[in-house]
Amino acid sequence: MKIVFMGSPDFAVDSLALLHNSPKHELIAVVTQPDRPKGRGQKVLMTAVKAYAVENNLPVLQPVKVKAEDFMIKLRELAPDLIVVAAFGQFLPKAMLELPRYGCINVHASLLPKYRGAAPIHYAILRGEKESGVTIMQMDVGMDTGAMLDNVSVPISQEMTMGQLHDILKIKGAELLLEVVDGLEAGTIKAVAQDEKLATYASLLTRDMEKINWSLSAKEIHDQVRAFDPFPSSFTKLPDGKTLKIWRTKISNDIWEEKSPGVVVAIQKSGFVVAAGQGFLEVLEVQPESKRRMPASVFCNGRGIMVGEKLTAEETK
RNA sequence: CGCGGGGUGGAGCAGUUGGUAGCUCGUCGGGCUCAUAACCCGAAGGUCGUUGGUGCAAGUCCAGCCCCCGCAA
Repeated sequence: MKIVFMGSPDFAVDSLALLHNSPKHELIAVVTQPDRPKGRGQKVLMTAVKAYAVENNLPVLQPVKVKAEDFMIKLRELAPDLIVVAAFGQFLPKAMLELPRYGCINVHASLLPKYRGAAPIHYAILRGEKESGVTIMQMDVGMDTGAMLDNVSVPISQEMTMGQLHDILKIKGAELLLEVVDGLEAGTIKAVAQDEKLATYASLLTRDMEKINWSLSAKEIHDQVRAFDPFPSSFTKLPDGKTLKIWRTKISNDIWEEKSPGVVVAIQKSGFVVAAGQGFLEVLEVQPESKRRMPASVFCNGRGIMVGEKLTAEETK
């Protein structure tokens, strides 16, 4: 099958790689987002997908907008049998969806119809889900609303981080993708419409969501911390106004004197304990401004934090 | 050339208006204890990122370079 692949971040690379290594399929083009100035120092970086494509001598296309007419012309010339999309970052117009014989299929990191949208992996953990997965769907004009072709589920443990789930799903997703592509060709795949009544959305994450609201329950905060590890991270503010990222926590089994949310109630060997709106949270790993991640116990040794101090989301100024 | 914060004994930090270095933890030895990750006593361990400069004298001032990190994108 002649395939055009569209994707950008690391999540998409495994899918691309499996298709690339499959003798049954021919990758006739890899489409990814243009190189853009990114990160500290505004260095121009390429996407993970482009890096893979370049390394493997695959033809790369980087349209600013796939909707642009010249790109459509280019695509018609390529005449793909199928377009595979994985975390690409642009919407495809109707004409493009209908261009390939088998249409366009998408690798989505959730069990649709739950968590349609941009940040499905984050949301699965943020909402304390016990399982998530990957769904391969036939794309239509809506956002992740197309008919489902197949899916695979994976359990989420109480301690699993977004990064860990991401790494599992990108591999599971790639494997499933290959099965689906083969199935499409063999005609053994049956599309199933999504139940609109069950649909939920994983909207884009905002800076505001990264602040820890200590009046939530210890469980909710714990889930948030896991959901934002390693990106974009959860943070709180120290009494001096400095930012402290919280990387790893544990819901405390011990009973402490009730304090208002955000107050440090104890310093332990493993770190420090903070009062939440409901329950207590042991903070195990943190990252002060300008520093790397460090065990909370190490943070306590150096800069230190004292019982009675209050953590807050407010900017102290 | 987007903004900014850092690089001090194994780890994390402090170090005042420049006068050769301190704290918490760890490590090693000893003691206490039924016992201990707890407590007590003692010890080892630092060319203060790097190069050069100005001083009688620099971790502490100036310049360049290397590395790390936060924000913003």
